[in-house]
Amino acid sequence: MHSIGKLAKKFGLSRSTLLYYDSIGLLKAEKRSKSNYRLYSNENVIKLEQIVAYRQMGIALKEIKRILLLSDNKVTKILQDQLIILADKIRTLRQQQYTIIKILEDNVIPEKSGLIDKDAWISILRSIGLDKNGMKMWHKQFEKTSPQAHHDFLIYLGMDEESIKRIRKGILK
Amino acid sequence: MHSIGKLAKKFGLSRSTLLYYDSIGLLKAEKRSKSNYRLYSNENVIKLEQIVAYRQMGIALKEIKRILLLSDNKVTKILQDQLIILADKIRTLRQQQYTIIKILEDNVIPEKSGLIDKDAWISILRSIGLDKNGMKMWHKQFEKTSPQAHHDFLIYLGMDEESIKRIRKGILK
DNA sequence: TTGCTCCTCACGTCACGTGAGGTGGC
DNA sequence: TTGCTCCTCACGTCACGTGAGGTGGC
Repeated sequence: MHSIGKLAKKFGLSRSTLLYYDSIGLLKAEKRSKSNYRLYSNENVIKLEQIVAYRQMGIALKEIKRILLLSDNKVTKILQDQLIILADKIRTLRQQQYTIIKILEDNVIPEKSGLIDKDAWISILRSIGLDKNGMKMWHKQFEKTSPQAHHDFLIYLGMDEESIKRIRKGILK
Repeated sequence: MHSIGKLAKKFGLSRSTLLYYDSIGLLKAEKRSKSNYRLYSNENVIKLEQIVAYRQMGIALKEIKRILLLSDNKVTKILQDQLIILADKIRTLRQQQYTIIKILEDNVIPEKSGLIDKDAWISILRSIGLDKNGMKMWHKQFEKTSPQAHHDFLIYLGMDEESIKRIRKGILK
């Protein structure tokens, strides 16, 4: 039997999280002590492990509550759906990134002391997690959605037509 | 001068959205008619255009309220920060996807009539937006984070060692 | 008179965090 | 007695959506 504080620490959760799970009926303590403290059983611990696991998959608590009652093959279906939901969210965020990038491009200035110079721009792209391969992907997307803007942008970066050709070709193949 | 309904339709927003923006002081109607209807001016329209644009970048309304008072170069800084915030969110979602994929793998069965067969699996990956190039990326990530599991997974898919070698090599170079 | 648009509360959503005020255990 | 853990409300967060009940305009 664990108290709420011990259980929280064991799982790296806050006590208010467990109080909340209790309040919505997701995880009720097995019993109470004579002084009304919550007492969590080993079964409670196992259930919490599952809850935490599903949370790691970005599944809503209401859904988790239902899932815990289902058979494995039904859960499989739900996880597949969740993959798609996550993909949609990622698409939305990617779209927001592109929107911002398009605005920032206008502030990239090749030689002069503009708001952003080429090196700064590269380091920005790097900082959002675009490594060598990610940049490739990014150029590819850019080329696909707006090839003319992509071309103009590479010129902004101070590249000569020869290098630009190489990049655009490398992307397309 | 536009009424709240007209303005909402013009921007594809709901009326309650505009009411909300009014209530938080983000966009107050310039004046009221004698019957207390909100009347939006052309300046209001321009401001709303900006609000909508920033919203498209995933920026919080509170932040938008501040941004509208700033000079361009300060906004540039904020947009760069926003890029990173978005990248963090994407990373979180990607992580959740990998967590799910690792669970689902256990249900992929090569020849027998398992929960998921190879073709179903491919179509799942396709449905979450992984096209030819995306799958390459996915294999790459997989190979990077857990090469052994990647190898095992390809065997699950019923591939022979020769093909597996090719895939893994292609990813690494 | 009938519809339509508008108005102002006020509550619900999601997953908690943060007090406030009070009580039991070592 | 002092700290510590625990308890139960209750309000705040984010960006609205959804009534409820009422009033002006064509």
